[in-house]
Amino acid sequence: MRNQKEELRALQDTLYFIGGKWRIPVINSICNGNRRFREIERSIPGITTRMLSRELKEMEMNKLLKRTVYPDVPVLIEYEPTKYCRSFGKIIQAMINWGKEHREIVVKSKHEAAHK
Amino acid sequence: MRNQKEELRALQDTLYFIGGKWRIPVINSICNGNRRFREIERSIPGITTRMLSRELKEMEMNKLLKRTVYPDVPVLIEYEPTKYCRSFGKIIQAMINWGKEHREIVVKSKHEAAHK
DNA sequence: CAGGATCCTGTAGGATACTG
DNA sequence: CAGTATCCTACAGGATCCTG
Repeated sequence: MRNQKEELRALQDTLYFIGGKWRIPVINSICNGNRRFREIERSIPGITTRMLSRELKEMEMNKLLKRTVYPDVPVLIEYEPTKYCRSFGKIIQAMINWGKEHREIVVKSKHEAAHK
Repeated sequence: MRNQKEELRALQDTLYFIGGKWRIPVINSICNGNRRFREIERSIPGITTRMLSRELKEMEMNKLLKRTVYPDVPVLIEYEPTKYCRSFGKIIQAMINWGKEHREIVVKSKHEAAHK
């Protein structure tokens, strides 16, 4: 029970980093090799261009992504994950595994919540 | 690149489970041994009684917690984590570690966001 | 102590249409 | 293809006060 406070802060920083609904799916998609805007978009059913656009911009600002423009015609744009971005991969993998293992119970509670 | 879809679903289930701002800090607190309402509340600076109350109720419904009433006077109430709850502990620990390792950069981006 | 009841607000995020 | 621009609203979550 040492340094509870520091651990809580670290935890809340990570939660802040995770942010909204899409940050993690986007990181996951890009770490899975998707590079172009529409490609990423298609890999995440439900996301809108608006949300993806916002997310990518923010992630670039925060050095999670490198954006490269190849000015051929038609112009081609690529997003690449930085090391910092990839550093979150382990946690995402852990989340995926947890989600698989607890699928039934999570989905059940989701369903109940939906029907109030 | 196998079963991308299934992994994404598992990931989104986990994100759904994490839910709002407080679920993870509350799990963390209880897994750290806090048992009583005010005790948990005090261990999470910033949380309000309203949010904690809501969170605990929901977590009990979802079988993450067991709530026990000891009807002495004054009444005493205890929350205990279930196995299901504890199963998330590994991920929380991973989040704590990640947060510690990337503290500066996360906090920096937080600060920049605050000043628009 | 262990919460419940009210009131209020910002903003995350959806829908839709448009541009170079 | 790679995004911007608007418009809109539900609901997460804060503040405050109250009760058994």
